[in-house]
Amino acid sequence: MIEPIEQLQTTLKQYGQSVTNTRRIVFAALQDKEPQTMHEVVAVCAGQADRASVYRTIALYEQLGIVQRLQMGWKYKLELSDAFHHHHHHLTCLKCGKIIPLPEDTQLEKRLTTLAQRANFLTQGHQLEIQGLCPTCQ
Amino acid sequence: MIEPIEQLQTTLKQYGQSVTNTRRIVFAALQDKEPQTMHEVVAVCAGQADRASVYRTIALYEQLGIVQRLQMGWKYKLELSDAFHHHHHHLTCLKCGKIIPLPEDTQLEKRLTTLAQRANFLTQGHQLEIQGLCPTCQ
DNA sequence: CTGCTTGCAAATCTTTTGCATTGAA
DNA sequence: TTCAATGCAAAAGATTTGCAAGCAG
Repeated sequence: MIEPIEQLQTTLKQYGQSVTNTRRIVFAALQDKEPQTMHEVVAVCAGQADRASVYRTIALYEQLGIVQRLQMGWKYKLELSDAFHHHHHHLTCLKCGKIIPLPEDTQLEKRLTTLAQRANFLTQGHQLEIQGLCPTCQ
Repeated sequence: MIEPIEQLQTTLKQYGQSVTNTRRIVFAALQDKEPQTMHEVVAVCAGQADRASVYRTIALYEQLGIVQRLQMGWKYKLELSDAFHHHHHHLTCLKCGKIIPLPEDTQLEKRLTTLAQRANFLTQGHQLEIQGLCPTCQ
């Protein structure tokens, strides 16, 4: 298995981007974590990377498809994207705020593709959030 | 057919909220429009309602389920919610930023319900955004 | 009347930018 | 060596709040 950090380097090089320490730090801050707010990522990187650099790096990562933003109610959170995880969606509990990953579902994905095609739309990605109550909070 | 503005009044009263002029103005600003940014809504209401009031009203409307926020990439937009429109999702063009409404699809909705149930999750709503290129921009 | 709403101005919070310096290739 | 990336500080934008005055019920 390839180390994710190596995959990051490969991806950066592939796009002609430098592999810098700051970028490794931001990547590490996101790895193996629940989706985080920008505020949290900045906090995790505190002392290692400047706030502005975190913003710049996240913006770059989004363009390169390394990171994706998720809407959690009013705010957004950040997580590594499908290439570094698995493609998936989330259930958000309106009461406790917990985020539960939803396993990939072929039938759902196919349906989405069909619908987009019908509108002559060239799909590049999608995002789904289901809000409700988790088993514990019901 | 009931006038949407009456439906607004009914909904407000139902929750014990006052029907004020400012609230009518903000509602009107959203009616029969493509989803708008907060900035746009504030602009449309300029001279009629203060920025702070627009924010306060939108926040109220969201709680009451009158308005819903849509994530369009990094930013969000606002539109009247399903009770005042039809339940639907959107296609967002990554190039020109156009937002195309996707017709309601029973098959999709059913699938979402099934998946949530499997996770013992009590669904209260969901939001879907498909990103890609519109016919014109391809 | 009475309490909820509003406008206004100021405070906060979030995100972006300019620029001199540092570091990757 | 050379240009992109970074830190720092400051600017810009977005959202929220306190408070006196105005309006709905």
